[in-house]
Amino acid sequence: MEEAPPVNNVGFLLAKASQRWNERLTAALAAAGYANVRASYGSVLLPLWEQDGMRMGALAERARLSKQTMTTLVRLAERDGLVRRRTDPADRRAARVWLTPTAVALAPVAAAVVAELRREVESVLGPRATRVLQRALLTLSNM
Amino acid sequence: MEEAPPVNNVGFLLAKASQRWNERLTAALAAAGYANVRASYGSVLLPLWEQDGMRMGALAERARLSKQTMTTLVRLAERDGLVRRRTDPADRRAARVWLTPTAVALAPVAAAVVAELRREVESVLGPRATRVLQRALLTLSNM
DNA sequence: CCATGATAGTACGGTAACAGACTAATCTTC
DNA sequence: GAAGATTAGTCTGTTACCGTACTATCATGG
Repeated sequence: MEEAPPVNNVGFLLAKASQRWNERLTAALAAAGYANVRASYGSVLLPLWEQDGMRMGALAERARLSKQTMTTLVRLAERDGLVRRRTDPADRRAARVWLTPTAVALAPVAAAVVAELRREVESVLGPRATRVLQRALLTLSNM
Repeated sequence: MEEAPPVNNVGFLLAKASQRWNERLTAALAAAGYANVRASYGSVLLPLWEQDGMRMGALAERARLSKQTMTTLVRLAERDGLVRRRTDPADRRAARVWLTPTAVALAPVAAAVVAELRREVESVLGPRATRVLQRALLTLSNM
């Protein structure tokens, strides 16, 4: 019996590689004791770790996601105890998002987990190809 | 006022590059007169163009998708007039998926569109980086 | 043959993303 | 200071993916 030859085009590989990265990231966070932290929460947490209390719209722009998507992401992250939303008293249309202590404690853990994943990638691809990959993805994502 | 520095890690870039590729693919297909063909249908159509009448499970395996996902993809592709499902008379549990004439006619168009996209990528990254990218993605997707 | 187990596919519910339409609040302009 | 325009965010519905649980059919041992 034959194995079917794998599909091979760039679009397919991009999708699968992205999927695989997220799976591994989620698994590593779970192994580090944060089973309720999903890869997608990075789009909320990374900006907030730099500057807490950002608005929904600023978060969305930063992560290049639509505001609708950010609405649901923040809802889930809040449900999982990582952030809280509060209306900005200075502009009552706006909602500001604040990290919980759990999320603050997570920051160094997440950094270590991502660094380790990155190292794994580098050890498989080699440093040169990893650099090329990074630059290529940056270019493609802005194409 | 400052532009926020873009997020930069490999996982994020993989997601965005994948997203961007799919957007461009969908747009190019629409421009070629196939506005109802989504990028995701590739997972159904590519295998069938090689061998028509495959089973749901074989399609799923080939595209590395779950059978549930294939069920919904085929439902949508059928709604959009690209495939038909028929129960296999030899094994009435199984469903075989058949291309419509529209989908058969699409094959060379899709090949041209993908080739053009691929050329665009190559012209931006250069042939060397494109090759490195391709190999790197293949490796990552199997990690 | 028929009970029992294996296989093919679907149903349901959840996460992750978008577009389009909407509400509420703020700003602008007269 | 109120009418109109803009802005911030949410609601609804769709696509795209998964895991778990289920149904229907087939295969096999006794």
